[in-house]
Amino acid sequence: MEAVQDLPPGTAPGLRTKSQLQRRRRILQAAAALASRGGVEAMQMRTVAERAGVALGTLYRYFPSKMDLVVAVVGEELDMLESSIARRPPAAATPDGRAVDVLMRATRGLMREPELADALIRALILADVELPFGDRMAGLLVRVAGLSDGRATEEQGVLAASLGAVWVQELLEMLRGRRTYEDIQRRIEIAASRLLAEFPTSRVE
Amino acid sequence: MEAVQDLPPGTAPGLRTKSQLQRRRRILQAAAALASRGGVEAMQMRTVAERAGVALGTLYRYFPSKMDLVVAVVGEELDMLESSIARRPPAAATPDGRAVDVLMRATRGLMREPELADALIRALILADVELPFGDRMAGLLVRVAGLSDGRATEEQGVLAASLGAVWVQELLEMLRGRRTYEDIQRRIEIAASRLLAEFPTSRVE
DNA sequence: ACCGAAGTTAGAACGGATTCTACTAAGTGT
DNA sequence: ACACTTAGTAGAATCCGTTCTAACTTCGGT
Repeated sequence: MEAVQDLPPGTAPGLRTKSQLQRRRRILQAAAALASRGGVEAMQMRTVAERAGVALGTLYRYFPSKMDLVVAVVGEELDMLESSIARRPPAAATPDGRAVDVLMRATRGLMREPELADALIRALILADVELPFGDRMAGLLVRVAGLSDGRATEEQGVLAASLGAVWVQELLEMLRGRRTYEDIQRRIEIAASRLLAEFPTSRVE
Repeated sequence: MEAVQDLPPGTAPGLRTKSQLQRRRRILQAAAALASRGGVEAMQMRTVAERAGVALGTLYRYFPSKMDLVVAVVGEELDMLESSIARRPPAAATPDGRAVDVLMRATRGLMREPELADALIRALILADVELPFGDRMAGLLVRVAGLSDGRATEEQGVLAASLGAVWVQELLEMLRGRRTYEDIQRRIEIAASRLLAEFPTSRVE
C-alpha cells in the first residue's frame, strides 16, 4: 500500500518500451473482459495474469493491488465517456438538463456491463488510492452544465460534486436491485433541478 | 443443512437465552473496540472471536460474514445517533438548518473514532446486505427537517436521500484526508440549502 | 433423570489476494 | 562483447475470510 515508486497507477506515464505498453494494455483488457462476466470475483489476479499472458509478479508490478487495477479500468471507461461526450455534447437547454443527460448516458453505458459496473463502483469507493474520480466527474459536470470552464465558483464545484455523489449512490442502489433505470432518471432529475438549476451569476443560454 | 432460518443476521430478533444476548453484546463490543484501533484490517474475525471469548464458528453463527458484523456495529451507532437526537433535537429554524445540524453532529461523532468510521462507512457502501442505512439516514433527515412525519412526498424522500449521499461522500473524502471538518460543514450547508430549503408548503425569508 | 435437537468449541482445511524467492531475459552504458 | 541494473517468470509461501469436522454442552420436553 505504500511504496509505489514510479509505476503507472493511473493512466500510463513512464512506460519505457513498447512491449510494456502492450503488456499494460493486455492486462487491462483481460481484467475488463473477466470483470464483465462474473464481476469482481471472476476477476481474480491469477486469472487476469494468466489471461494476459503475464506472470503474477508482473501483474503486481504493473498494478500493486487489485484495486489499482480496477481503478485503472475505471479510468479507461471515464476516458470513453469523455470522448463520447466530446463527440456528441448534451443538447438540453438548461444546465441541469445537460448534467442529467450526461449522467444518464453514463448510466446506460454502465448498465450494459452490470457486473463490470458493480466491480468498478465498489472499488472506486473503497480505493485508498488517489482517485480523481469524484473530481473528474464533478469537473465533467461543471463543464457540461455550461459554466465558465476555467473559473467555476466554489459553490458550483460543490454542487456538481454533490450531484455526482447522488448519482454514485443511485448507481449503487441500482446494482443492489433497488432501482430501475427510470427510478434513477427521475431521482437524478429531481436532485439536479435543485442543485444545478440557474446558477447565480452568469449565462443562462 | 440448509434451513438455517431464524438466526439473527440483523438486529437481534430471536435470541433465546440471556447468555446468547450477552455473547452477541460481547462480540459487537470486541468488534467495535478492534475497529476503533487499526480499522477494518485490525478487526479480524479470528481476533474478534478470541477477544469476545467465543469460538470462530460461533462468531460466524451470530454474524454470517464480516460485513454482517460491521453492519450490526453501524446499526448500534445509528441507534445512538437517533437517541441523541431524540434527547436534544436540532434547534435551527429552517429545515435545511436542522438537517445540517444533525449531519454535523453525526460527523463529529464519527470523527471521534476515525478508524472505526472508516471501516464502517466503507463496509456499508460495499455491503450487499439489506442495509437500511441510506433509508434510515434519509428517514431521519426527513423527520428532522420537520416535514410531515408520516407522509413525506416522494420528492422530499429523494432530496433527503440525496443529502445523505452527499454527506457520505464527504465523509469518505474526509477519511481520505481531503476534507476538514470545516470543509464538510461548508459543503453540506451549500448542498442542503439547495436540496432542502423551502419545501413546498413552508416558505421562509 | 433421559433424549434428542440445537448451540459451542478447538482446530483443520480451503480459496483468493498478496508477498517472497530464486532464476532467467532484456536493455543500457562502456 | 561485458558487466549491470531492471523487468519478467514460475511457483512456493503467507495472510485472512470463510467453511468444515468432530466432539462437548445446554436446554426444553417428557
